Amino acid sequence: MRYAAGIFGDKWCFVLLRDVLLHGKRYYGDFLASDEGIATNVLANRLARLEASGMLSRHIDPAKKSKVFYLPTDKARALLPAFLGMIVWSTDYDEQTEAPDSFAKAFREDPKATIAWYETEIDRVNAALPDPVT
Amino acid sequence: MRYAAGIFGDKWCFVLLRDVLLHGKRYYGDFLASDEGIATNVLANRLARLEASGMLSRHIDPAKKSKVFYLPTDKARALLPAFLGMIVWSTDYDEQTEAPDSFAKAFREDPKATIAWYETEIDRVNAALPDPVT
DNA sequence: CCAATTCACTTGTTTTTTGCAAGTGAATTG
DNA sequence: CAATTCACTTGCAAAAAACAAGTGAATTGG
Repeated sequence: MRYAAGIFGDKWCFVLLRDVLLHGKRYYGDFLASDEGIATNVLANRLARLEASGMLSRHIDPAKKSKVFYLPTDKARALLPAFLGMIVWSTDYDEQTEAPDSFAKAFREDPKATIAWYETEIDRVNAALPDPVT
Repeated sequence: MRYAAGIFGDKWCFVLLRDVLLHGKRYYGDFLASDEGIATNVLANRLARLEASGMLSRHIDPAKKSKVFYLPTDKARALLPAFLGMIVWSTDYDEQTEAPDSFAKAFREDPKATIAWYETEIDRVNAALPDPVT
């Protein structure tokens, strides 16, 4: 748990992991445009930190070498169950949640299937990206 | 998720919730003695923040009125599944984890039972405390 | 009693981190 | 080949954290 706190017990790391796992964000520019409004220096710092801790892998877009994208590693993907658990919690206690009740219902009835659905979503987004060049 | 990040996307809030939910800590002095070494001003600030967001309730020990303890609310207890999910994740990826493999095994085989076990643990700790005086 | 102690915080002060504005340099486009 | 895109850096002011030292109510020991 101390390990977990060290990695995403930081607001921005938490937001970035959410964006990459749940919102299909991959490019630097995508992350920068997050609703929360992260500063560029903090974004660069946190992407580096997440790469260093093995949560994201950094790649250069071969079609346009000035663009960079980040892929969630298996280690990051393994957080999905915990993240989805937090979303369910939010649907119960956040009055302004954007997550529909149907999500919480589905997750509670069959968590494994819900997790599997998000896993395939991640694969689908990754498949649409160019072949990673490290 | 944004709501969740706002509440425990902060290292110290995260640690305090872990301590109250998983390590049976209740008294101000208990939290202060956490391995991570929180400063007193930050501790006071975070306890107030968690109380304001309805995660903890503050009580004065009637037996010794200078002592204060904090109880996790139902809202905080509802985070148990997500927290336990994170611990399972840590057992897989943190080489220095203190959690035994048996825990991850039990949780994966029967998450509901494992959650229920922690719920009763929380009740057991609470039952040993004096009647809460707000 | 009452001086010493415990306990949950506060109050400075220094150090670290963040947010903001403005670059920078490599790669690409028109 | 000048203008633009893009992923960062850099410099600086502001906010937050760590550290050290109180403060005051409640309790204990003599």
